[in-house]
Amino acid sequence: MARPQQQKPDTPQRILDVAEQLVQVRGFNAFSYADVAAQLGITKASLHYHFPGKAELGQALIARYAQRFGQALAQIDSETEDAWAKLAAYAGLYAGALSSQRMCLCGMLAAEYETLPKPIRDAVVTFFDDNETWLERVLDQGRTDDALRFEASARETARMIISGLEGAMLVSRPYGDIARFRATAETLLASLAATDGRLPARNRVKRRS
Amino acid sequence: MARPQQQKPDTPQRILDVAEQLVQVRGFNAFSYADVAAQLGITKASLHYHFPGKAELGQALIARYAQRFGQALAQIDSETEDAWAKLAAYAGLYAGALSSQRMCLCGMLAAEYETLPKPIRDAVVTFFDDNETWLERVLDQGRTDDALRFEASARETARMIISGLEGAMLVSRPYGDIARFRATAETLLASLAATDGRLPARNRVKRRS
DNA sequence: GTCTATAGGCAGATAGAC
DNA sequence: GTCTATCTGCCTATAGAC
Repeated sequence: MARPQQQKPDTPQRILDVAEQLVQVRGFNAFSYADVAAQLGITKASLHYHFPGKAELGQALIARYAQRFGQALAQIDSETEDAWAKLAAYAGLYAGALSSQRMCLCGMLAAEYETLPKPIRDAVVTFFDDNETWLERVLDQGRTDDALRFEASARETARMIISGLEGAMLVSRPYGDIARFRATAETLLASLAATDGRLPARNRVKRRS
Repeated sequence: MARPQQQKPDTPQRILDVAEQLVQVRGFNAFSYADVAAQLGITKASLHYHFPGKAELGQALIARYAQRFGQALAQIDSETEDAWAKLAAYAGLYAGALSSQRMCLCGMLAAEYETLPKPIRDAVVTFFDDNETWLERVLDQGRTDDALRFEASARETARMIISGLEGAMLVSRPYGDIARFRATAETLLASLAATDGRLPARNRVKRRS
C-alpha cells in the first residue's frame, strides 16, 4: 500500500523558506542565489527557473511574509478580546523572530530601502501601513474598554509601538539577548497601561510559536 | 601675500565623509570602493592607500562617528541643565540625520550586524552602550528634578528611548517624511512628561545642525 | 524541473610606475 | 599619494542538454 511520503514542501516554498531566513538574518543585499542553492542542495540555475531574478524572489518573499503576518494578526483577534493581551501577543510575534537571530523581514528591508527595487519598496510601506491599521483598532478598542490609556492619537500611538518594537529588535539583536528585547517591549507597552504599575504576568511579552 | 587656500579637508577625511553618507543611506554591504572613488574623483587604488580594506574603512568610520556623537552629547550637556531639553536635543540628533535620508550609522550597521567584521560589531555595541549610559544619567537627573516621570528603571527607559528613536528612523525613512519621525519621537518622549499633556513648544523635537 | 557550462559584470584587493 | 593595469573571486543571469 502507498505509504505517505515524508512531508516535503514544494520547491518554491522551500526556496522562500531559506531565502526568508537569509534576508532576515543577513539582509537582502548580503545573500545570494548561491547561498540559497547550497542550503537546498540544488543549483543556482534551478532557482532561476522558479524565480527569474532576485527582484522577483524578493517580491514573493515579502508577499508571503505579509500574508502570514496578516494571518497571525487575525489569529490574535480570534484568540482574545483583551486589548492588552493583543498587544502582548503582537510583541510576541517580534520576539519569535528574534529568537532565531532574525530581524522583522520588513524592518531589515526598511534599512536597505534605498537600494531596493520599487515593487519591494512599495510592499514594505504597505506592510507598515497594515500593521498601523491593526494596532490603531486595538488601541481604540482598548481605550474604549478602559484597558489602555494614552494621550496621543491611536494612530500616533500605533506608530510609536511599531517603531519601538522594530527598534528594539534592531538594537537588541547585537547583544544576542532576547530578554533584553522582552524587557524593552514590556517597558514600552507598560507606558500604555490603564493602571499604573507593571503588567500582570499573564500579559508579559512571550514568544509565539 | 599668501592667500588662504580654499578649505579642503585632507583626503582621509573626505573619504570618510563620502563613505559615511553611503553607509548611512545604502548600508555597509551596498556601497563599494568604486562608489567612493567616483564621488571623490580618485581611483580605487588610492582609497586602498588610505584604508587597506573595507573592514578598516568601516572601523575608521564608526570610530569617527562615535567620537562626534560623544561630542554632540557633551555639547548638549553644556547647553542646558534641563533634562527635557536634553532629550529633545538628543532626538534632534536623529532627526538631523534623517533629514538627508540617512539612518543612524550604528542603526544601519545593527541591521547588517550578522555580516560585519568583529571589530565593527564590537564598536556598534559600544556605541549603544555609551548612548544608554548618557541617557540613563539624563533620566536620573530628570526624575530627581521632577522634570520626568517614568516607572521602569532609568536604564530600561534609556533602552526604550534608543529603541524607539532608532525604530522611528527605520520606519519613517521609507515614507520620506521627517514630520512623521518628529511626531513619533514626540509621542515617545511625551510619555515621560512629569505633567500630563503635550510638551511645551520649546521642547518639541527639532533638527540640530 | 534540474542539470552543466558559461557569459558578463562588478566586487575587493595588489603590483608597480610616476 | 595617485595612477594604470591586472588579478581573483563572486555575483546575477542565460543557453541548452537531459
